[in-house]
Amino acid sequence: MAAEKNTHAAPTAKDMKDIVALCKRRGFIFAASDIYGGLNGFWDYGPLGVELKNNLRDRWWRDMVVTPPIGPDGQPIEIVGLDSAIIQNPKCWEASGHVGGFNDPMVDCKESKKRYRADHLIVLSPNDGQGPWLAFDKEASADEIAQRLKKHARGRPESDYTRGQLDKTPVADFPKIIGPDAKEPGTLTEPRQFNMMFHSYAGAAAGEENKVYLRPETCAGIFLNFKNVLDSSRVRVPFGIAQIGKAFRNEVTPRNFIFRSREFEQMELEWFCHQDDVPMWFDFWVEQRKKFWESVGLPLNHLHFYDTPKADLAHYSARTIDFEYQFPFSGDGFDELEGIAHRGNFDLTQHQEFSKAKLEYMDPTDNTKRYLPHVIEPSAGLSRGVLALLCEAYTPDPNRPSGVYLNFTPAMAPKKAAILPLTAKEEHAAPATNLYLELREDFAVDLDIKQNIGKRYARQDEIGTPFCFTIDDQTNADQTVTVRERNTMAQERISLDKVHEYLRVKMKA
RNA sequence: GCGGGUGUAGCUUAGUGGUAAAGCUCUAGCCUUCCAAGCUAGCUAUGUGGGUUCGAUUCCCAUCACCCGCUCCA
Repeated sequence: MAAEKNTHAAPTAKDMKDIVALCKRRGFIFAASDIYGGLNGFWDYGPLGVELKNNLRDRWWRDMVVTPPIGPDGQPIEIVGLDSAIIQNPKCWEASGHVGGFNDPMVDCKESKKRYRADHLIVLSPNDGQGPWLAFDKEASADEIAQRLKKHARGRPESDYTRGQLDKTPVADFPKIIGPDAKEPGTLTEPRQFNMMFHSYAGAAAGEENKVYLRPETCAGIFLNFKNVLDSSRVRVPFGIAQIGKAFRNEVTPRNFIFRSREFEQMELEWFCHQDDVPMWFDFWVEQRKKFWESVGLPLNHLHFYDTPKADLAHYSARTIDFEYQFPFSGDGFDELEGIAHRGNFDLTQHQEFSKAKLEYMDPTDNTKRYLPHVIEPSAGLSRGVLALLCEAYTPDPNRPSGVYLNFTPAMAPKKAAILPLTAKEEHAAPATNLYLELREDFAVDLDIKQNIGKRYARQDEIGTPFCFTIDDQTNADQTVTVRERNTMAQERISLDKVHEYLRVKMKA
């Protein structure tokens, strides 16, 4: 065994450093703008990465839109697809709460290194203009305020001060202010906007009136098209609208490879149903989504299902379950892969109010019944799913030349099989090429002729190709080939004319 | 955004105030009947920008990217 000659240090455990290196070395994922030094929070998918991502995306689309699951009543449910624009009318984001609601100015304290929302701080300014100003959290107790007045103002009574809000205080006065956790005045920076959404300007003339936003989530486009879909598709409640696409967030700190990036891809379903049926459908979708992740290669015991406590729920949500995966960087914890949320009818209500469009659904069996359907939203990260598949598949194995292999399911593997003539001689290369041309009609396969067979097996192990078909002298004698299985490295001979069927069966398994 | 660390070829490492070395990968050829084998040849690097200096990969500053910890993650 030549493992000790392998220069790609044979890892013994799943380590992000090794996974990132493999992704770059074999062409799964590169830093965006690599030759310019990269760009924080952006990543490019290489030749194999795009195949892997497409496989996951296509499976989701097939499971949702092409062959949606059978519902609790034994009948197939209805889901239709959508591909809405990344940029929508900015009012959309006012209705959703993304503009105005969440982009509060923040101040940093240079001394305590803490960050505060400017509108959460109150400021006491001395009426006689003498001495420092004091900033507090607006929740600060009378005791705390008295304590700090004692410390910084020799116990002057609060009545000597005027109470104001930090975000209403002129920046020119900031040098006099002692921050909530500071000892010296003048440590607070001026309030800054932290824009979670990327913005741009639609049209050549850039002006605030042309300001538009790149969507921070794909679901909004679904709500905006709720009525269009109803009016054009003959769907009836309960039904779903599915969408896959890019979303953009100005995350404060992109981290952990592609896990938290500023441009990413989501797979979202909005399931519209009657309020009374929410509990049934919620449970239904939790089960369906579990089956999905299991079927693409994430064992359920590697996932964690977090039922968000009521107190932590977003204001519009009655229940949320996060599907979390134990990534190598998660430590003993887990990080979110998908969230299933009951959003009530918050979104349709908001968009109906802001757009003035009538979005109510009329019960087709009783046209006196009109209502805004409730929504259950299974929202999965496609980019995060790709990362989870990579991390799950990454398998160090000191007993093979590559030192590591990617244990993708055949259906997710970027390459399903490699066709390898044992030597580059014509009597091997020619039949191999014929087999390759036949198989590529139905499968993503590689033909690799150059170099010795061991190197080629090793390469395929590293990119997670589940099967290698090898053509040798015996192939020409009896029309059989060797199948080499990735995980076991075991070989068997099968008939050349059975190869296509062999692969077809394995893809379904 | 803060603090700490790192940055030499695709990877792993070496080295020096005087113009960068090696192994593996990769490419081409030869050879090879099953696991990175052998022979020959070849491509490829001091993250970026300044400064000091006759000369900087080396020293200094800034910046960018990545890693760890905090913060953030509606």
